Amino acid sequence: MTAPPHQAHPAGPGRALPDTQQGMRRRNLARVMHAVSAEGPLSRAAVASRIGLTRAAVSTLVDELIRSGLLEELGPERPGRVGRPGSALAVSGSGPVGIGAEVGVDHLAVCAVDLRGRTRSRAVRYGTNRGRSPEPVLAELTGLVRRVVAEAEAEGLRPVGIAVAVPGLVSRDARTVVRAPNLGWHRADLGALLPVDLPLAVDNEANFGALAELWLGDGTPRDFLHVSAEIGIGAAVVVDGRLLLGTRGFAGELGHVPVHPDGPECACGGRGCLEQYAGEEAVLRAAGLEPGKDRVGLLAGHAAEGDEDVRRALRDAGTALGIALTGAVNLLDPEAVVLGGALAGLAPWLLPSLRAELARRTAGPACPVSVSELGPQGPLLGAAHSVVRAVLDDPAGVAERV
Amino acid sequence: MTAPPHQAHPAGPGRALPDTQQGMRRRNLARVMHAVSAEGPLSRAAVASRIGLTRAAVSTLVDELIRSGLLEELGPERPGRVGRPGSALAVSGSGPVGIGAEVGVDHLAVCAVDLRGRTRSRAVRYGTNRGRSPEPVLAELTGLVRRVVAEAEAEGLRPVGIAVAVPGLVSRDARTVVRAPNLGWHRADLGALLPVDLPLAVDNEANFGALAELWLGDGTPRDFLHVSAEIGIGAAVVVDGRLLLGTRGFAGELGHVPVHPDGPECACGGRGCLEQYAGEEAVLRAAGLEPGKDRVGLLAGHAAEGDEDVRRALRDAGTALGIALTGAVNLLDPEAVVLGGALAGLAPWLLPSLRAELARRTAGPACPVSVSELGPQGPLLGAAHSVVRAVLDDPAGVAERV
DNA sequence: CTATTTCGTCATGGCGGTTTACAAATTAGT
DNA sequence: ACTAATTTGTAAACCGCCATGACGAAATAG
Repeated sequence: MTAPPHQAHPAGPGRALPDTQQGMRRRNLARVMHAVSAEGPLSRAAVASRIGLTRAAVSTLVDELIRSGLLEELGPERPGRVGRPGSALAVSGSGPVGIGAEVGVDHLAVCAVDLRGRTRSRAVRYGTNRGRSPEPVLAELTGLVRRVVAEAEAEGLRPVGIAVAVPGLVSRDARTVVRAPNLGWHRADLGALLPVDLPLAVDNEANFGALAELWLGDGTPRDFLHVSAEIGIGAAVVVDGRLLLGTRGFAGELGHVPVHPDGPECACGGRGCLEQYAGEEAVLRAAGLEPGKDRVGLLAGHAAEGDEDVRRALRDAGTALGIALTGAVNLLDPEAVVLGGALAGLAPWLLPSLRAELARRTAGPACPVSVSELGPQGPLLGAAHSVVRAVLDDPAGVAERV
Repeated sequence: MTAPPHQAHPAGPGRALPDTQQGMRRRNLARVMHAVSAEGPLSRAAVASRIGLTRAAVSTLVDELIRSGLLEELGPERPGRVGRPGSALAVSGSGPVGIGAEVGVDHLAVCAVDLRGRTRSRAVRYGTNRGRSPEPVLAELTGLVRRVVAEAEAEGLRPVGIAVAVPGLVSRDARTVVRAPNLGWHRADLGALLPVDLPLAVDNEANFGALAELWLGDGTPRDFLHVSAEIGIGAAVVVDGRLLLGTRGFAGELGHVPVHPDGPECACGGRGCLEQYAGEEAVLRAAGLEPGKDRVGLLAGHAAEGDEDVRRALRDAGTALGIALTGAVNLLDPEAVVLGGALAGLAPWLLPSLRAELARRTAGPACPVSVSELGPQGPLLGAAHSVVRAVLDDPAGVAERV
């Protein structure tokens, strides 16, 4: 038996909650959590002024959150100003944790992240999953999850949900993988194959990577385009701090944006898609390398050593990315473009031509392109944090499913 | 003196309102208005079950809305089922009206729309505005607005806001036109030049056209891409019923998406932008026609008469649009693409090649492409309705500014 | 050592939706 | 036709939630 699924990407604090006094209370609990979580230790009075409620109201909210184990009282603040010092409140580091899991092409990983955003436990298993069927892979993953959950519980932490990042398309119910080309999977119901008694959410690793960037990235704006390259080339569009999913959940397929409409044929039926120029296979071929095990590492290695063929291949890929991104930037007017996932490691050789192409085709200042600091860790962290965010977004919801 | 601007595209019912009991009341008033507006005449009990409040609560909300003149009691419903029949409630047809105004390249138009969505008064003036400076044009527009407002007031209606659609880029404050190439305008402050004592909002006509499609279109989904062609080729992205604006408000610049990256140079600095293939000028040139007055009418006329050169030019434009839209559809996964504005009139000759290109480049079922029924009326109606929606979204806000 | 400032809490009150009860208006059944 | 059942709208009592105002506590300023 698995618990009911929770929303992978809830629409912010209390969007769909009923507009009754209880709903109001729930939203205000969420506001307190967000304020404390975002702005470090805060006194009740500070929270009150931040969120626009009175000190009295905040007091009762905080009491409730402390009783639920979501907030902690750190003790009196060091008094710098006149007046009675406040009592510092912090998000609990010993309460609920979110479990993040990742099915990579070459590894499995699981971690537990507490409300403060710290990773408290992790487990990794290396080894390719390409071509293996879902059952044994997920059985292994289940083992890792059990280990991490046990470790967390041993520390007194309480796992409240699990989110799984997979390199493929996920159906809207957020439980089943529809297609994962790099694994060779076709319809795998994680709800059934991952027998863990926790609310489960599943999503594309590109999406979780983008969310990690949003939540953890230093200076990442609320409107940006996140480009990664695990399955082909996936982009994730974040608008006003929310992930754009698309009607069928397929948004962000940058890999099949036409770059040279009369170019080589693509598996999608089109011609000259970005993937034909900047996809893993294409770049390896252009660089004259054999597709081996660690494909990205291979490219980065040769490029770093000064292999001119590889560098040219990456330059050309950057140009193609620049063309595709010009279209995307024109359409969406994001505040930034962030290169994440595998692309982050190749950024030094991709960026110059990419930026040049983007600048050349843009009237006025071009959209800034930056590189994710999270790199390949993004998806796993994003998954774990999505559970944590769900708690911050609706603290009452967690407290009630004890 | 003009009144303070109101938000052109508020983020739905009660997004930013404070989460206090008064805010709750306001949001619930909005919910009642939305329910009645969307689902025709409804009894109090029906509203209650729709929005999840009790009949008693809805009663008091309805009382307040009736007192404010926003709702009307139509009398007892025809009893079909067992039980006491309810008293039908409808949105008031004699209360507030929204004023929509449009500065077109070849005309000015103003209309008043009541809460039921019916146009109650209108005024149009034909004649080109290309090259005229903002002052005389807006003076004329002001005259039209005054006439429509006077007519509405004579009928006992009360104008509560005005929204202006302009063929150009608008700054985020929603009052000033930054650039309108087809008019030759450069920084025009409508707040100052349109001295009407009503809350004012200004936006791109492509955006208002898309909103009209969203609100008035028959069967238009909440996630779609609206393509029009007034200034170059503007697209508007609607996600979950909300317009995507972009960081600087420049989202939707489909015209400069690269189609053939090595194609002819474009004013934007790039090469082979969509505008070079499907823009007004480009199509006229390809068709061997002189840019005259009614450019779109000219094209449509020749195409209807069977002019093979014109038809080929439009076919090619459709293909280019198809390529650009393939990218957009891949990125956004919308439920539909809607051709509006001038493109609607040319649709018969654009659509076949456009659809073919889109289908060819899409794995699986292609995104459906439809044609707006509103056509050139879209922007004006969208503007007026945006004011009406603002009332539905926050009825208390209107009632208070008597 | 006193005045001032700020914090957290308590008691009171108002506001808003729920609950419960009831009259009114209709249909279904005999 | 008359009663039972059902549904609607409203009124009264109630409860939950936040605001208001007052107070003690704990710091700084003079």
